[in-house]
Amino acid sequence: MTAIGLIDCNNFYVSCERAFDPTLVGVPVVVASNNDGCAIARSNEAKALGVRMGDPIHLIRDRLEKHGVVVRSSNYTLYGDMQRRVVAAVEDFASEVEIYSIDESFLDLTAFVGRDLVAHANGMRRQVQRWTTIPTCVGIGPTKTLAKLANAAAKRNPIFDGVADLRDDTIRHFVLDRFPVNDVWGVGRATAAKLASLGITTAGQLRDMQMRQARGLGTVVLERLVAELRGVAASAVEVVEPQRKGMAVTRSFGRPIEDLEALMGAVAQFAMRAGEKLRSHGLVAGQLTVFFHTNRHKRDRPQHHGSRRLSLQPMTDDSLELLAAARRGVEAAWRDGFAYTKAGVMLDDLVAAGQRPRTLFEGDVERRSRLMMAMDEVNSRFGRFTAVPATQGFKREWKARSENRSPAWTTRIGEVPVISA
DNA sequence: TCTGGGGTCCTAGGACCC
DNA sequence: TCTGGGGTCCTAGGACCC
Repeated sequence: MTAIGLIDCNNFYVSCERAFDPTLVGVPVVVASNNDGCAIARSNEAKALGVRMGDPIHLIRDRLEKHGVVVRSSNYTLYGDMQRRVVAAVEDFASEVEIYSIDESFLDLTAFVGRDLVAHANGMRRQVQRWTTIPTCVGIGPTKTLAKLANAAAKRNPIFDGVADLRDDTIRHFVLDRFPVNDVWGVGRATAAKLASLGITTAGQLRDMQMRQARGLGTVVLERLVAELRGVAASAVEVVEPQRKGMAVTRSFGRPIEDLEALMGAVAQFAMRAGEKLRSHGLVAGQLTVFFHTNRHKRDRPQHHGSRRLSLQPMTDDSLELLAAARRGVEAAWRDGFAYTKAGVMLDDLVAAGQRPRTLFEGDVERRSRLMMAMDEVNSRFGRFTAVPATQGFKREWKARSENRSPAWTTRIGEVPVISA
């Protein structure tokens, strides 16, 4: 019998902040999204105060201050590094590890089914805690969907003490019959509403739904989900990272942009960053989309969404080519008289650089590629934005707010914590 | 004043072809 | 006057995830 585990870090971003700043332990903490816009991680204390996922910080500011909630800007360099350490701590406890998101991994535990899997999972949790201080919960089940559900059960019900194993029929039925269907992995708002109209409100009812009806209501996606709830695996733990299909660099601005030149500067930076990302993954892109839009939350203000898709021929990872394409797109889509609050550059049709189809007229690709390598080197050694094209400029006055960012404790030598005697 | 960023998958429908 | 049947490919948009 296959056993799949899901290990998930509790309040991951908050726990990362706490790992290096013990004054945050025991007090309510919220980590804000880019631009200090929304709450994207909350400590248990903050959850208890009613702070919800995605709450706009500026709308709940009063409540945060009244209760002394500490707000931290997000620090993805730190979180990425902590993730690497968590995965390293987990590896001894599973034959396969699939990193699912920054704070969750699926584990193939089939090789350990002879043992007490709950004790095994607890050993893993202790190892993660020792190596990183991060608290975790583990769910175990015969399929990924059930492992996810088990994990959620382990988190919300103290009876499980951090580890829920749903391989046992009786326990599984008990939990599924009480589990809200809208909290099932893969059931979002739209699907939940349709299910509710059929009287389906629990995971147990969804499991017992007719397959054909599930397909009719939510396509093959929902049909597979029902199968997984029944213990029939529709997807396995995948170790090899799938070839990525697209990538994006998008940002909201700290304040609105109204002139073309400033927008160009921002978009130039996104294009350059996109090129860096592309090269670091060893990929080339065949298509670039650039977009910019006004604040859609302000219904009473004039709205505009500009966007252009351009094909890149030959396919490229050259930042200056991306930049040129992005500029053409912005010029074509630009309209005066709007206050733009967000823009981005997206790349599609990604292929490994080695498999890039050749074209007849290519120019000196070799030389340009050496230039890109030199630029990446300069920017990694002397800091991002050391070598930039003129369009990008150095002003970056649209830059996002990030007022309470913690230091790069683990990844920048000048910012490692110092312990004085 | 202030509402994130980055992904995946699926389907319907249009364009095009024979 | 008559107005098929089937196939592929591409794209936009919806839904979902963390």
